[in-house]
Amino acid sequence: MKKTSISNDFFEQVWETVKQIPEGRVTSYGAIARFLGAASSSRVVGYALNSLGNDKKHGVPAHRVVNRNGLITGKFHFKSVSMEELLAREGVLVKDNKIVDFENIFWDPESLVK
DNA sequence: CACTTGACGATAG
DNA sequence: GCTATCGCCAAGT
Repeated sequence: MKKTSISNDFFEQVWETVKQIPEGRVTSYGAIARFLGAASSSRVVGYALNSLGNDKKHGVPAHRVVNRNGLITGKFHFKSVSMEELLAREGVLVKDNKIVDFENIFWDPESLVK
């Protein structure tokens, strides 16, 4: 049975959205939050990813989600893999914990409906 | 139940 | 352009 936790549903939506991020693309917490209708809850989006268990076994490429500045803030939360490595493997160049050409490879969840 | 912390964002100075 | 502060929401202590 599902509890009356409203956040549980919100978290799930965040994971689903992140899973839809195409390879070689990145997005921001605020973009996802706004897409889900929680524009002011960008922090909760990052919180949702953290609730996953800081691992990707759930299938959510959290390394593709960065802050609005294109800066990788959550790399510290990764276990043994560097986000730069994962991103570089996808074709995304990272310099000094920051996404290169972030605006160029930025992906908006709005593209799903568009 | 109150205070603090946190994978953010926007605005002000 | 960079730094400082507030706002927002949820979870942990």
